[in-house]
Amino acid sequence: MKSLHVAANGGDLAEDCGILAGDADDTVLMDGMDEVGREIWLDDHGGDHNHVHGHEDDDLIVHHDPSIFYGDLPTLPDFPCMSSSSSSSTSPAPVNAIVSSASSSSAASSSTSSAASWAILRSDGEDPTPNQNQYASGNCDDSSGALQSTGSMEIPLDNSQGFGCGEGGGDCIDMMETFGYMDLLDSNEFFDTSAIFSQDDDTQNPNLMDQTLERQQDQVVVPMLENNSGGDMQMMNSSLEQDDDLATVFLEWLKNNKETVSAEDLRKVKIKKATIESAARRLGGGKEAMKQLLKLILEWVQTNHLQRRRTTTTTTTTNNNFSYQQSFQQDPFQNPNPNNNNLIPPSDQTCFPPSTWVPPPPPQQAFVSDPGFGYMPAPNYPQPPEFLPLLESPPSWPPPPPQSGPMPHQQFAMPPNSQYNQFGEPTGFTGYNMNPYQYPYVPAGQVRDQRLLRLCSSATKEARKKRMARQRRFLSHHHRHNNNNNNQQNQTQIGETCAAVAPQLNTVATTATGGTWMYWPNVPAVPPPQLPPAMETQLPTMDRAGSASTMPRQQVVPDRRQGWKPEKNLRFLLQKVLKQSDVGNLGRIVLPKKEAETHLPELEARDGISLAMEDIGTSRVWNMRYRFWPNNKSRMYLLENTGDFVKTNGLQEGDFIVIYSDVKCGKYLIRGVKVRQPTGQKPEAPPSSAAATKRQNKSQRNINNNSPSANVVVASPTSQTVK
DNA sequence: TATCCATGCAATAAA
DNA sequence: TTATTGCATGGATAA
Repeated sequence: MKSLHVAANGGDLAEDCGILAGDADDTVLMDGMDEVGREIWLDDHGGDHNHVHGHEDDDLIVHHDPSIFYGDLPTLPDFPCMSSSSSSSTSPAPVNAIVSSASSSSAASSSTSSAASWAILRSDGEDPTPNQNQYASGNCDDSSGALQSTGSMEIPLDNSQGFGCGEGGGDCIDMMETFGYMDLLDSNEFFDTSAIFSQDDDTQNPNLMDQTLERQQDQVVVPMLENNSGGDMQMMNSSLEQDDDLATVFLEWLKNNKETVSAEDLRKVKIKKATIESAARRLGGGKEAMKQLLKLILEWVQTNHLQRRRTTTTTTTTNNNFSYQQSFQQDPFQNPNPNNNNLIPPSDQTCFPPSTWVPPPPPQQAFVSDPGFGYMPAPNYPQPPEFLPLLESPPSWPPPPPQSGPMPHQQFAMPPNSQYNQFGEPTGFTGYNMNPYQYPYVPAGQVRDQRLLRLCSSATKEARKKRMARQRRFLSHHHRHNNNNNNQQNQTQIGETCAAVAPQLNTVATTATGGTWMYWPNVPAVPPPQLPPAMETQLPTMDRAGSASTMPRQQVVPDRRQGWKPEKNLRFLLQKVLKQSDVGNLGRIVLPKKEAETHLPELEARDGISLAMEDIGTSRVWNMRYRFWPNNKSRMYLLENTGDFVKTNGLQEGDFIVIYSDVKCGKYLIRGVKVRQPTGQKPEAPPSSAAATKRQNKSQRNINNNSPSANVVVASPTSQTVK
């Protein structure tokens, strides 16, 4: 079963950037991180927590199956929007991945503007449609997309239904994946049913709906295509409105489904113009393509959403609180080992195993107080409709009360490009208790409802304004930056497009490279050949500060043709060459500002958020804190509670850490990488003096900046060294 | 000139 | 007294 995930992520991104990812036969980045991530954190099953890997799944996670590191390098698929704006190949700029509330108007915003974007380089370069919301089935288990919680619209798709996927589902799945990127954004009203359903209440009344439909039929114009979003999010009504066929198709469908469809349903179905255009192109273009696309959309809505809605309605009728209940079941970060508050034992089961899902138990209360968490939102949430407008910028947690648990967190963040990636955001990870019998799984719609409880539309709009402002700044910066990178001019345009329209999202994912690591102080325009598996997609370079302002060549590693599953993807977020102060006893690592702001959750409070970082090398999960310090007019971002991690990995100055997010499951992963000399020389001893440190730093900066110096071969903590 | 960030160091907390 | 936290400074670099 495949899971169709209709992205509902960050609104402006989805609004502004096309989401179709990849050609139909290309692998697309399955970025259902938000939902999946939520599943992770909700994942309980006996107290284990946020280990995010598919349970008993053949989904290989890099560090669980080192063999994949040495397997054949999968063909890197094309990606629609992978250009790096800024970048030269040596400095792909991060696309903003503002995952938390955008309400922060602090210096981060200005800083964000400086964030160079990076994106995957689209090979064909044909489709300018930015591929920002590569939301798709973030299933941890392909076989059970039904369990994919989706903050947006991730609806399990059975290949046998809906789209008539044949065996293997190849093209069909691709198609679904394509559609899986359709955003359902409240601001992006492809299906604006307001013209049909004059008022919401009407939608609950079939008779009224009939009347409305009849009126609409007379009007011919396809109301769902009414454009009310304005700006660059204008829908395709210009073309579609002229198409009686489309109108007919839609109205026919509407009539056939008027018993079940509501305005509320349709209102949630929103697809961006770019998405539609891209999809239409992929369907061959022209009217027929549009028609086909429309049918597909409607079919999808009918086959999945409506069915799901009925199911959910039934469920929520008896238990309209269970989502909260489930959400608060267990703190995945609660450390069962009181002796090590920072270490989170990994779990074999990182994703909610679909096979174990059962209807949640009836609610006992609106929320569960988590002894470890200390506080829980106690919203009086309404019975959630199935699809609610999605908020692209989840709010941050309110200030938590004194934390009693071993792993307190004011905010818990999900990896970027997951619009629901903050645990502090009411998408599901709102707290946990330790009741192993309560299911953490939260149906997508209800999860979203939780989110909505905390966010009013005004807040959404406000957040959008801020994001748009950031985007503009970002674009401006990006523009300047790109001008300095001639060797990627052919990618710049796409990159700018992507960055401009959707700086919040990562557009790319890299494969996990759990086995071997290679540090490229300076990535040449053409990556050196003979890279170990998975390394082609991870060629991070260091900027002057040793951070990964230059992101690795972002590619969508998973390739179905190679037997790779997109769920295995890890998205490179940033890396940081450790300085003395990073590996000292302070237990904190200064993170590169640009990448932090781009790829890590946006921080509203200086206290930051807790981030569970799974050590790729050891599979241990460390509870770190991501925070910032005000610094002049800017911020300095830090990762705290890193002392044990550094010690465990034996990291020294000059080594570096790499932070990934699991595209599939939405967790963060960290890897400490010890730098080794390419020729097997002994590792250079850390500077014994401040002067030496400065010299080294300076040298390193020089290397990072300009010198196409020899690649530094590094070994993973597992002592795997690659030349 | 602006920005980033490494790190010094003062303030505070904990042992 | 030691450890931790958090701010401020200033060098390096980019714009």
